[in-house]
Amino acid sequence: MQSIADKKRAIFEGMLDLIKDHGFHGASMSLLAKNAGVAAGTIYHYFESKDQLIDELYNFYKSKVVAIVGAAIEDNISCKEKFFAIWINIYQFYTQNPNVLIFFEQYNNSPYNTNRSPNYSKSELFNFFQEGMRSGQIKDTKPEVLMIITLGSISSMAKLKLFGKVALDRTDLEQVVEILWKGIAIS
Amino acid sequence: MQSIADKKRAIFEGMLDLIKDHGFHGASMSLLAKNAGVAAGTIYHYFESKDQLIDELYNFYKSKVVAIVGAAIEDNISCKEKFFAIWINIYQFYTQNPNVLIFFEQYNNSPYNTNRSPNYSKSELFNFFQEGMRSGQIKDTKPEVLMIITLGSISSMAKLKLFGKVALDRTDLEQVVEILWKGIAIS
Amino acid sequence: MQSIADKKRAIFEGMLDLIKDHGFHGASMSLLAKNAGVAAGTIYHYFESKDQLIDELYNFYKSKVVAIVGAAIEDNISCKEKFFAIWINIYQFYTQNPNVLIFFEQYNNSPYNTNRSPNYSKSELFNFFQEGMRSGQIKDTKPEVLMIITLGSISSMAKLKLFGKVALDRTDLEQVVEILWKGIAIS
Amino acid sequence: MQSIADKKRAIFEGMLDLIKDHGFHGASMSLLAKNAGVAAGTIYHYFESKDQLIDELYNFYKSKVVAIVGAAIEDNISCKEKFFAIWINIYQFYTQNPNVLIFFEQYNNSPYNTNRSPNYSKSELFNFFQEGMRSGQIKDTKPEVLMIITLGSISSMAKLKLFGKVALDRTDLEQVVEILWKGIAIS
DNA sequence: GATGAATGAGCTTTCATTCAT
DNA sequence: AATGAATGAAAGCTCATTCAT
Repeated sequence: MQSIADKKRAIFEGMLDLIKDHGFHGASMSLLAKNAGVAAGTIYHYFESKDQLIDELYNFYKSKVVAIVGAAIEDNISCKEKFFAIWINIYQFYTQNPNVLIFFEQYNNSPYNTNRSPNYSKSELFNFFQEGMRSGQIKDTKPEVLMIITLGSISSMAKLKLFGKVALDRTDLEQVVEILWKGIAIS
Repeated sequence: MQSIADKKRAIFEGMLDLIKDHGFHGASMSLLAKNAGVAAGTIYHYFESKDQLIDELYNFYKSKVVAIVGAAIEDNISCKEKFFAIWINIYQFYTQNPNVLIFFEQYNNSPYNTNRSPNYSKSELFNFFQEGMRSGQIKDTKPEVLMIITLGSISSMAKLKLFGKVALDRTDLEQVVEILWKGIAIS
Repeated sequence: MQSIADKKRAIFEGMLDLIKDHGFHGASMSLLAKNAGVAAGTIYHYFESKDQLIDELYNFYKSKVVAIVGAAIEDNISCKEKFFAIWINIYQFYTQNPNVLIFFEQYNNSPYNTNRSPNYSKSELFNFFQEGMRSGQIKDTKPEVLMIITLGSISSMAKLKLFGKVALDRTDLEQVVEILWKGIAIS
Repeated sequence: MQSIADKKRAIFEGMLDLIKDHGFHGASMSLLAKNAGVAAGTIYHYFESKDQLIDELYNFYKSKVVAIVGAAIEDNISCKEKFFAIWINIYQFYTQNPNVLIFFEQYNNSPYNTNRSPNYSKSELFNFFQEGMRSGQIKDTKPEVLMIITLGSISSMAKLKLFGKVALDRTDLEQVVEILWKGIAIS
């Protein structure tokens, strides 16, 4: 017997799989029903519409990334170490959950993403960079810029790892984070 | 009176507009017909299918970006200047052609993009980075990594400019390119 | 309330009607939907495609004709009587189901009929003629030839009855079967 | 330089080919244009519409069959010999022009054939049978019946020859005609 | 709560036909 | 006379969503 949470999770993961294999376009509700092991109508007990399902899906996994950032920041480590932890941990999350990465990338650039200009300043990552500038460890820059450069580099590297023919090892990753840190830190 | 090239261009631009507003999914052939000012059937004189149209669209604009890189590399300027030229010029192309940027982002993460792991090493940008390493101006790194970090940062910044609530001026851009250059160059 | 079998039957009969009136070409799925009293999409719950629907339709009615042959052959009657029973009973089936006859004729000569050279020798009619030759009642001939001559004469006469301006009565039919029997039987 | 007749002939033959390979349905005007080596619009200089083209095509080849019958009847030979000549000559025409046979079969059972109940009594074949009865050589039967039995057997045998896996030689044919003649003749 | 048959608007694509050149 | 680009209605089919069971 499945709990409600189990069924929602089955639907979430079925959708993620479908989007990876067939894209947003090809991820139809009837295919999802088959993939998640429920009837088509059942999905509508848990979600109002396909749009709402996708939005919830996005928020669900987005919050996991936010949690990774939060955990790194709260650690009692140096600013540089925090930056490294954020980068590496999100990278690992993406490479361990490729479906999520692919979904994020499609979502961000789709019309589902009605909020293309999020309020960056409310995020913990924003605060992290701002704090780094205040404490003189990071160059004075617009925090939004550092945010998207950082997050963008993580996604790019994860995609290179997942789909590229290039072999990436721990050294390559650290090199990239070094490059970024060297660029943004006050030496 | 329109020439054949004009009609193809009208279809290309109509499709670009549609994808921006409605996404791949919502960019239907009948909407395209209306948008491009032709009959539905006419589109099929110029393109075999929707898929083929989208592929041609991609190749058409991709070649423009490739040309920008090529022009910068052939200039008789320093390695650093070339890097700056590449970055700024592509950035300008994207901000002046937001439709193209949005289309690229959607295409890259869609099932249309059957070639998720392109042969990076055949590109001029790859050669540029490789040459920079050989001549001792750029740190020894996997060129693929530098490529996607560079290209990713351009797209991210262009999207921030286009959709973000943040005002970006020339200084902000140069700051970003400086960050990258400082990270990858041998000082 | 209709059962599944009822709905499939409604679709079958709607298609038969349509093909009679408009031919294969004019028997569109949307017309069929209207004719069968279902929505267009519903048809695709029961049949994978128009092609598959037509194939099933063919097999469904073909098996009825096969059953008529089988019943006549299993009867404990003489060879001549069997021949007469087969001829008359199929003839009656066709004249009572003109839609089926017209459909058969169109199907047989259309590209749907991928099997223009069926394996005659596996049919009961083939065995009937072969047995007749072995027992010395029917002239030594290629059984395939007798089959198509027999079946062809039935269809032709049924069409003459249905569409011809000629009135055909029981005597006319028996005359035709006599002609055939006299030709093929050993006197 | 092609004459008008040449171009019409090219269109006729192109259509025949197309119908053989793709059926009525798949024989589109644009395919025909390619197949006949003319522009789509050109076909409409020679024929008012697709329907009219198909009707002309039918009448053109129908008249050839009528001519075969006429030639046999006018020969100074016996009634039986005439019957044999008609049968064999039409059979040969069909086996030498399989496209025409396939076209006839499709046409006859399609909605193009608006005249499903032709006025048999005006045909020379009708007269031939009627004359045979009057002169006491053929059993008293409805001539229409003899006509369709005869013509039907020719088509059937030609199709068996063309598509069947059965090898048919001269003896097999003569056997069939014998069967028919034995059935209809007064012995 | 769960089902899946049913819906019908909308999708991509084709086609007979037209008409400016 | 000949062309073939252009048309737009209509084709086969899919899909998010509903609802009687």
